Amino acid sequence: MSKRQITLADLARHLRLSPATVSRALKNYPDISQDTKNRVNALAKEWNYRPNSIAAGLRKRESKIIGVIIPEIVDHYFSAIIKGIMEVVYDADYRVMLCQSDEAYDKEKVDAAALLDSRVDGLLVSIAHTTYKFDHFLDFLNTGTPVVMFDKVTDQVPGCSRITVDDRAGAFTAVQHLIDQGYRRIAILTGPQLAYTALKREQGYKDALAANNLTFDESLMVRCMDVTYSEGQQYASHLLQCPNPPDAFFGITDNLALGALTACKQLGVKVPEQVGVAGFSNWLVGDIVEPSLTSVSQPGATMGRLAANILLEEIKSIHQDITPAPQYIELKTDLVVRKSSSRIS
Amino acid sequence: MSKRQITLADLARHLRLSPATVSRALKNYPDISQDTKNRVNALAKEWNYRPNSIAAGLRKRESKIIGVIIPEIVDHYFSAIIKGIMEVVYDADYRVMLCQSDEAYDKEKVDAAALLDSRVDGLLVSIAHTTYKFDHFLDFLNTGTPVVMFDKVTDQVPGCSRITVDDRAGAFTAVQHLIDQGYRRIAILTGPQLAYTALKREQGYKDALAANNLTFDESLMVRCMDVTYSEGQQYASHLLQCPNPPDAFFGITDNLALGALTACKQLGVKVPEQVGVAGFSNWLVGDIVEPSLTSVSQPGATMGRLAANILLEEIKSIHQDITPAPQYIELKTDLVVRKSSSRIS
DNA sequence: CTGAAAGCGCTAACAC
DNA sequence: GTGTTAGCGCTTTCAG
Repeated sequence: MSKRQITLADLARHLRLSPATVSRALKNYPDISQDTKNRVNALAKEWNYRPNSIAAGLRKRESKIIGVIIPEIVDHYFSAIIKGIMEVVYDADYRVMLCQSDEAYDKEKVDAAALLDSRVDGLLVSIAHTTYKFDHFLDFLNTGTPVVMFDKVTDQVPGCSRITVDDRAGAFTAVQHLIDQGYRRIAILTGPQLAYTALKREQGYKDALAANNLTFDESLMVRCMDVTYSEGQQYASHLLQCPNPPDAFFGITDNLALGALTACKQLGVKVPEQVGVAGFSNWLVGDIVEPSLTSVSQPGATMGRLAANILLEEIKSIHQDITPAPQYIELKTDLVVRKSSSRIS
Repeated sequence: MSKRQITLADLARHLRLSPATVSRALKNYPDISQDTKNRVNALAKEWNYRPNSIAAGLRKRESKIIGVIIPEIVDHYFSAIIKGIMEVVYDADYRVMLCQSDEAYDKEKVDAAALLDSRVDGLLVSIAHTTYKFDHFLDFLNTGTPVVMFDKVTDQVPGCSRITVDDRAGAFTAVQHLIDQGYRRIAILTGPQLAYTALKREQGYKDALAANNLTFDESLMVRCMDVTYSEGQQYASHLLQCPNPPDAFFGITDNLALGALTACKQLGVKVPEQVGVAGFSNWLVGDIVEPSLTSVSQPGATMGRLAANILLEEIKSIHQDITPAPQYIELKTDLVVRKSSSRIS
């Protein structure tokens, strides 16, 4: 606080110019003489002048800040998304204000309000799974601030773009792959019924079975309430010791699949010879574990970049007073085949 | 843009009050009648008034924003630090503006300038390893904006607090543990010579050897230039096939240690019976891999919280016109002993 | 208890 | 080419 920053007025006074001229010179306006421009730039550099973007923001009614709300940062997928967002946003000379909802509706609401108060030019959000009301997002749209949702989205906020991953297709491909490898009694380790992504992946699993004339066996579908590694291990272990055990596991998340992998090892079941395993997420871990884990890879960085690009375009549209048409995009996943499911060479 | 947000003046006009009174009423100033407060709050709520923090920031010369520059977001340790930072900052009603340097000096410089232009109230930074000049940080201090460095720090910026992890002690403990378990020819998989943390961990390794009267064998120290899993695997594999192979590996990073683990498995070397392995970082992976990996755990979230707390205090000090004394803190690490090094039960 | 006025630092419309 | 003026929306003396 103590030492004030140099202002336009300071430069103007010293150069016996008006603040307006200095401003224009620094912005390289055409109708300023080259001579003044040089003098201004020289002094600005010498005095290490830094424009106050708060003041500019107030005046221009734009902050050059993008708000981002995400449920959890310590997560490979989400942090990859953030990275993608930052790449795009950086190139467009915007900054990112980051908030973490911790999957809590209340915090998400507070964060949204704070971002609105900061007059962010747009909002990128992946909604918390405890969120059941969406008024806090409407506040943005009502004031002409575009919102783009990614990964965890809702259709309850009209006029807002959404970008998701095709979970159903991803799961379908993984299960189809297991079937192609000759596995027939494929168990699914899934999550709580209220999780949207879990449901979509289950659907993909069922569709793949149906497409191959395999009947869906209720007993092969296990819900892991916390979707943890140890749950995966326990349930897989249990299933393997049943009278009619599965010959493959599809985990809707890599930790569930890794748990299944460990269960197999502990019971002396050979993977992939006797039992196949596939997961979803493609963590870095999948490559390191032995046998390496087949997994559906989600394009985190791509999703982040895409969401950011759409948002920036919408911001541009709104500047030109045209209401952008919301875009709904579903990204394709990639199946990364590794050893845990490669029975046929 | 289109629809303007409600302003103080709007409320004032409608209530036939002055903006000043409305401002005070909303801030719950003591010398405003309860009646006006009620009327103001009611209308503010009804009209969904949101204070413009840009305007407030300009007036009060504080943004309530903390700038954070980090080399890489997609990293378990760094994202844990960010999470810790956000927790603290959130409670103090500050926001976080996040930048990623990608370990590049130029980007770090640009980011720093942008944050300065945004008039952040303080800066938290972990410096890129390519950074060799530090003027961009002095700019903050010169204008009375405190800077706290964490994890990757430098002593080239006087007056700025630093918070690091005691890498030397962490490495020492890990290697001492290996020695206690009866391993004697301990190899170290380390990083490039210019990496500060690598050097400190090497020092811990050497000190532990010396403390136990073991001679340092140059041939057991391998530099992995990119510090990757596959480098760890290759070099470990190579060492194991030498005439006088090591009986333990200390990886200065978990991927190096995991690489060594894989190399052992591939060569049919039993871990921990024949060879012990320990790493540094304590990724989530360490628990999942088989055998699970002994590792030095760095307190990411704690570091983030601490750094944020120190910064907030420094901001407070500066508001009261007192120059805060820089703090230099070294956090202790924890050795998480798992199977890969547990030869003695 | 409330209002008037000034100003944070910058930009844009309108002069000259 | 450059200066003048008028704000952006808020806070904070200083009056009354």
